[in-house]
Amino acid sequence: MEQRPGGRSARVRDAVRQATLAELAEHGYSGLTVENVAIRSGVHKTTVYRRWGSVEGLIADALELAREEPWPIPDTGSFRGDLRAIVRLVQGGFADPVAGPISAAFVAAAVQNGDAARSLHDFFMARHEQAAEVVRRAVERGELPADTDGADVIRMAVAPIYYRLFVTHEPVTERDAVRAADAAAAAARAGVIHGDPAGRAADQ
Amino acid sequence: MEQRPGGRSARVRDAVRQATLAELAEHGYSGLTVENVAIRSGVHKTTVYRRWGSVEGLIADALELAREEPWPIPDTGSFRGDLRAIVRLVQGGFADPVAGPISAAFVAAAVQNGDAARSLHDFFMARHEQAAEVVRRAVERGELPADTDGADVIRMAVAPIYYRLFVTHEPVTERDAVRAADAAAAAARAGVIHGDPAGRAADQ
DNA sequence: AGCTTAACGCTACTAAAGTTGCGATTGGAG
DNA sequence: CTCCAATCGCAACTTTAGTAGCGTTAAGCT
Repeated sequence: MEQRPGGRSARVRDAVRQATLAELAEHGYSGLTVENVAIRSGVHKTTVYRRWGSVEGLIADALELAREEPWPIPDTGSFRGDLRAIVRLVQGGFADPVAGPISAAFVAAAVQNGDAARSLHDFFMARHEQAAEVVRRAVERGELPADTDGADVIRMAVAPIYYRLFVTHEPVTERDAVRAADAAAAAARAGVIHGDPAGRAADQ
Repeated sequence: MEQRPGGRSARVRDAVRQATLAELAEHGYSGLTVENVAIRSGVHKTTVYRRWGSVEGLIADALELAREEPWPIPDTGSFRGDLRAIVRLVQGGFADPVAGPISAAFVAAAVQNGDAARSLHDFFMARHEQAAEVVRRAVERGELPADTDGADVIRMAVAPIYYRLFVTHEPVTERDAVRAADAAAAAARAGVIHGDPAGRAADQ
C-alpha cells in the first residue's frame, strides 16, 4: 500500500529526468519523444507512459527539479544595477547552449499542455517572489515608493526578453536586456508600478 | 510552368484557410489536425499535406491573411491614452472567444515551427511599425525625447501581456493592461527607450 | 529469510499521422 | 477547340504514437 520512494522507483525517476534534460538540450522540445527518453534512460517505454503519460508530463516533472534549485539574487548596491543583473541573467540563460534549449522547451511545452503550464506558473511565481527582494531593498533605501509592487517590477523587466524570444522571434542582445531593465526601473521610480488598493495579493 | 492563382488552386487555398481559422476558433491549437481541416474544407487530406505540409504550415498561411488586414491605430490626443488603447486592444483580443484562441494558436505554432515563427515575426514587425505612429506623434507634440525608439516602446507596452499569457500563465486583467501601458509611457518619458547610436535599424 | 504487492519489462496490439503512386480534373495557351 | 501540364482526388501503404494484458522483479515488512 505504501509508496516506495527509496528504491527502484526513485532510480527510474532520476534516470528518466536526466534523460529528458539531455534530450531537450540536444534536440529541443520539438525533437523530444517518449521513445527516445525511454531508450536513453534504459527504462521501458511503457513504464514512461504509465508514470508520465506524455512528453508534456516529462517536462512538467523536470520543471519541479528546476524549481528546487535556488537563484542567485544580485546585490549590487543600486536598484538599477540589481535589476540589470537579473535581466541579464535571464537573457544569458537563454543564450547558453545547454540551458537555453531546456528553458525554451519548458515554455514551449506549457503553451500546449495544461499540466506543464501549471508547473511553469508555479515556477515563475516562486522566481518573482525571490527576485522581488531587490525591490524591497530599494524601497528600504528610499529609491522607490513604498507601495511598489515588487513582483510586477520583475515582470516588466523580464517580459520584453520573453516577448522577443517566444512571440516576435527577434534576436535578443545584451543591450536589449539592459534597456528592458532600465525601462522597468524608470517606471518603478515614477511610481507607476504600485501595489493594488483592493486585495489582489493572492494572484490566480 | 506558370502558377495558376486564378482558378481551382485559389479556391482550394481559400477553403483551407477558412477551415483552418474555424477549427482554431473551435478547438484551439492543440485540437487542430490536418485531417479535420481537410474534411471541413472539402479538400482531400493528401492535397493539404502536399501544399501546407503540416499543422504549422496551415497556421503560417493563415497568418499571412491576418497580416493583410490593417489595424486601428488610436488617436486620443495624449500619448498615455494612445498607448493604453493599444495595449487594451491587444488584451481584449485575447479575451475574445473567437479571436482569442486563433491568436493564441499563432503564438503556439510559432514556438514549435520555424515557418510559423517567421510568419509571426513578419506580422509583429508590421504591427510594431504601424503602432509606432503614436510615438511619432508624441514626439512631435513634445511629450517624448526626439530619439525615442517607437517600436521598442510598443514592445515594452505589450510584452507584459504576452508574458502573462504565454510564459507565466497568469490571468490578464484590464488593470494589468493599463499598468503595462503606463509603465512603458513612463520609461519613454524618462528617455530610457532611445534609439541606437550604431546602425541597428534593420533588425534580425 | 520469506512473503506480499507495487512497480517494472516485454510482446502484441490499436489508432493516428503522414506518404506514395497513379489516374482524373481543370485552368490556360496555342 | 484541342492539347498540355499543374494540381487535385483517391486508395493503399508505411511509420510513429500510444495502449493492453500478463509475467517478472524487487522494496519493504514481519
